[in-house]
Order: sequence, then C-alpha cells, then structure tokens
Amino acid sequence: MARRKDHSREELKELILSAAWDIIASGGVSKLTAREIGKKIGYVPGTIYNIFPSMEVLQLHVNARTLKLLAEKLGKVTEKGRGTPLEARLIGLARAYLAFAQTYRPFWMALFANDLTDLKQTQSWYGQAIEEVFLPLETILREECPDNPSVREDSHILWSSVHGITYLWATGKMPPAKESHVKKTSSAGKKAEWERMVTRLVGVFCAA
Amino acid sequence: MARRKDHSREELKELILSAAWDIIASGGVSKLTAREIGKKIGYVPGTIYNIFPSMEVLQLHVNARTLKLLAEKLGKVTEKGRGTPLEARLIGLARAYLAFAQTYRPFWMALFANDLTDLKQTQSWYGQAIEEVFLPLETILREECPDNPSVREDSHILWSSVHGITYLWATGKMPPAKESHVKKTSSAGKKAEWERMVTRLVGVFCAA
DNA sequence: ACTTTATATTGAACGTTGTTCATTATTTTT
DNA sequence: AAAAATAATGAACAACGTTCAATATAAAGT
Repeated sequence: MARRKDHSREELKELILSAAWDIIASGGVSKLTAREIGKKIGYVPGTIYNIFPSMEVLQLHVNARTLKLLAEKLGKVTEKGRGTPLEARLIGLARAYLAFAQTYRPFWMALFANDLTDLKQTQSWYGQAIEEVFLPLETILREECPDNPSVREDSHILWSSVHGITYLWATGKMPPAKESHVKKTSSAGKKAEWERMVTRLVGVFCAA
Repeated sequence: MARRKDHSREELKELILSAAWDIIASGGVSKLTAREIGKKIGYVPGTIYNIFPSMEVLQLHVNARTLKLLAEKLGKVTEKGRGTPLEARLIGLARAYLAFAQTYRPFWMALFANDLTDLKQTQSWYGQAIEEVFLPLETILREECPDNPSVREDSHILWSSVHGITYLWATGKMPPAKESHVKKTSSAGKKAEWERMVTRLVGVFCAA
C-alpha cells in the first residue's frame, strides 16, 4: 500500500473539489466529510490536508464554484435579455436567481450555512467571486439607466433585496400570505407568491 | 451520585435554554454542545435528551427566543415612532434590526446557520415567532397607509429586503462600494454604507 | 413503616467528525 | 547506487450527538 499516484497537486485539488461537489449534490452539505471525499477519490482523509488546510477552507472553495456557476447563469440571462424593457430584464434576472436556488439548493444553502465571515477576509479571491454575482445586474442598470450616478449602489440594494425575499421565502422564514388568492399548499401557488413579491419590488424600484 | 434534583421538567427546560443562551453569547453557536450545557447546569449530557429530542430541536427553541427578543425590540421602536413621518418610522425600524443583528450577532447568525427548514415545519409554534418579527412593520404600514390593500405583502417585501441588505452586508457577502465617499476601513464608514442603502430602499418604497 | 412501582439521572458506550503526525513507500537528486 | 525530498498512509486524539442499561431517588400502595 501507500502507492504514490500520478496526480499532481492541481489534479488532486480538482479531484477533491469534484468529489465534494458530487457529495453535496446527492446528500447535502452535511454529508461532506473528509472521510467521504477520501472514499470517493481513493485516498485517505489525511491526504486532503496536503491540499487544503482545513475542511472550512475546502468548503470555501466549493462555495466559490457555486458562485461562479451562478454568475455564469446570471450572465447568460442578462445577455439574452438585451433589447427588452428594463423591468422585464430585472425580473428575468431575479427568476434566474430563484431557479438557481431551487435547482442547486444544497449548494446555494451551503453559501449561507456556517459562519465563514472571518475566513473569507483572509481569502481575497473569494471577494472576486461575490463581485461577479452582482455584476450582471449592475450591467443591466448601466445599460438601461446610463445617467444614474449611483448605479453600483443601486444594484447592490436591489440584488440584496431580491436575495432577501428569495432566501426567507425558500427557507420557510417568511410568514404565509394571508390573502386567499393563493392556494397555500400547491407549490405553484407558492411560487406565484414569490413572483408577485419580486415583480412588485422591481416595479417599485424602476419607478424611482 | 445520581442525586435526583428538585427541578421540575419546566425548570430544567428553562435551565437548559438559559445555559444555551449564555454559551452562545460568549462563544458563538459552534460552542453550543450537549456536554457544555451539562457542565453549566450540573447535569450529564444525556439528561438534556429527557427534555429535548435532539440538539437541533433545542437550537430551534433558542432561535425562538431570539426571534421573540427581536420582535420585542422592534415593537418598542414601532410604538415610540408613532406620530412621526412614515419614512422616518421605517428607517427607525430598519436601524433597530441592524442594531439587533450587531448586538446579538451570534444569536442572529444562529437563525440562519444550519438548515432547519424541514424541522421548522414540524414545530408549528416556530411560525408564530417569525410572524411576530414581521408584525411591527405591517402595523406601521397599516397605520400610515390605511387604504393600501396589499399591506401585508408589502410589509413582507420591504422587510425581506431590509434583511437581505443587512445580511449580505453584515456577513461580508456584499461587494464593497467603489465610491470614494466612504473610507472603507473605518467601521463608521461601513455603517454609513448600510445607512445609505436602507435609506434609499425605503425612500424608493415609500414613493410608490 | 415497609414494599413496590415509577421516574430521574447517570455513566459508559457507539459511531462519527476534524485533525495531527510518525511511519512507510515512492520519486527525485546527487 | 545512495541520499534527500516528497507523497501517502494508518493509527491515534479529542470532541461531537446520541442511546441505553444500570442505579439512585421519589411517589404510591399496603
């Protein structure tokens, strides 16, 4: 045993992160353990510590992948919407965010699980990944409202708001709408609630 | 040993939750363990399982306390602001939320750490605790905009938005404002960023 | 008052986790 | 071919949530 494989440091890093991705995809972030990764890639858990200093840092790298994927999806939607009215573009972007949160739920949840606030500040590349998630909205606002001097801050406000609505809604931390025009049980009805909220938010925001 | 103490089930529950509170206050939610609670209250960890079925449920009860405390603070601010203009009241409420998030940070973070989404739906009392956090804003909107037919949903939208801004901002998930009118390093400057964002959000919202 | 039943608490155990590190196996350099 | 450097291992550690038979105490029955 103790057979030294032909994996460069970079290949091993890729192997580990890829395995981590699969684990989260099939079992959620709570199943992401050093031993489970080791089992998947045919290494012993300790090997991971040759590449990553801790599981927390590894998690941060997975999160960076999630953010990158999200940024890509948002970027595509943004491009495709070019030429359509502002409000439609914003709602389309928000919809893309919701779709991502639902499709990649375990990864999306992992972005907010655990408190990696301190850690993030030591890993500067992470800030760039965040930046790129916010960028598509900023781009739209720049294109559609070229004379707005506070585009950047506005984009942060609107994006954070959409996130807040989506997060509380998707994690069940939002009180149910009392209105009866939604069947509370049906998931289509539930999604309609989100849709109305975001549409209204964007509408209000565009009016200003 | 094995001395049976004079603590009713209710007293014990209170002891446990109170100890849990202290532990989180001084060391963050990651220090909240059955063994640590046991040490604090002079019981063995297993005793906790006579009262709570799991540490997750215990955490949910702590969260309910946090929400209750938050709701109280928001309620007070709401009452005190009665008679002042709408926009000032909304901003005051948002400020109170930020103050809470900062003062009780470990507790506030615990509300969003871990995924208790499934669990929450089995514990119906938790929904009520959430409801009461949203209530103050709904009250304000009802008082100030009595002829708005969608007050409830509007309050959800605005509150979620404020939360989204505060959350991303406080956890370092917001990209820095490029504008130079803030010294990025000073915490006063940082807070000013939050202040501007929320003020603008509320302003935009009120205009509609 | 004594015995029996019920209950509260314990202590030890199990399986799992992140993490460390001396040892071993392999590659690279001399 | 020997020596130095590196990669991977396996075993160990402490701490975690959780379970449960054993035990000590209180309450109930006689």
